[in-house]
Amino acid sequence: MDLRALRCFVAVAEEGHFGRAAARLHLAQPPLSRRIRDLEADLGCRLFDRIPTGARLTPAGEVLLAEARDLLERAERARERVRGAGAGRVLVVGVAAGAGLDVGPAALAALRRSRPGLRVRLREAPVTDPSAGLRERRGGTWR
Amino acid sequence: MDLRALRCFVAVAEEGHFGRAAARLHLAQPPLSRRIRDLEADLGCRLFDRIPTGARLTPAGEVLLAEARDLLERAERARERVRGAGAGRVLVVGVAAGAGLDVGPAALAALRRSRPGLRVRLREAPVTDPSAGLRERRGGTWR
DNA sequence: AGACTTTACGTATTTCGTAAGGATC
DNA sequence: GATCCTTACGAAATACGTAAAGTCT
Repeated sequence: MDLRALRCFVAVAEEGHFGRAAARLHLAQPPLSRRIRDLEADLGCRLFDRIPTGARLTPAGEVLLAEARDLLERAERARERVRGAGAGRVLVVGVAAGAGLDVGPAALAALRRSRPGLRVRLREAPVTDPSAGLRERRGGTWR
Repeated sequence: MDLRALRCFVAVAEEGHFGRAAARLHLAQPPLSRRIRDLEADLGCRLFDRIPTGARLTPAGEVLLAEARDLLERAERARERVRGAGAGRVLVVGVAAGAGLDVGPAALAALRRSRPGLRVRLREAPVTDPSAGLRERRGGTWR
């Protein structure tokens, strides 16, 4: 059971229609249909009754709708809580005074990609002191 | 954020070691490392401090550990509730007449373990008709 | 016929495992 | 040197989109 599958399921349940749900998910209908089918196989019971005008929840589907909404909401809140707790670490980058803080955006992007969550701060520094006032690194930590 | 990623994260957090966590997940270390990396990128903050003996949770990681355990447990309970609501369904297994209903007990046990609540019924069937008398599927429903 | 979902199939993306690369003790 | 984790890269599995098929009103 996957959160993506649950998002698809909720969309179909709320729209009552595979086509509209697919559009809302920016997805084509066939992949959506397969996802629901796989979810049904995974759970071992059908979730929708396919009716001419679209799809209607089965009793099991009603149960899953409530559970799925709860799970998705909790997942989103968990994200925010973790992000809130993740503040605090800052990497100070010294930039030569003459460069005018024109550090390559590509370099910054690559750095953030390799160190997710890192907060980068720029600090101007004289060319004669590239350390920008930082101390030495000893024993694996900056002091 | 994906439940699979959370499972990987919990394994690493509990083992404190990427290698052991990978073994527990039946996965090689590099894919596990990438999953954690992607999860950190997704959440926007680091979850582990990589130390010589393995990995240690950051404060953000501690928060996520609690959230992830909660989410995974709720997801599992949601599964069972939905399956419970989906009861009333019976899987009929056709067995070749000559086999004397001596279907592998291990196979049945594995089936019931993977699909709790599923009702399995055995039906003897001639080898010439492996469908065991079941009808065709038309229009999305068995008749 | 009209509206809807499902199956078929070729393609693109993602994910995995093995091997090489750094880093720390 | 030993023990970790990470990056690189080729291969397998997965997911997607278009097109054709099937079902029901």
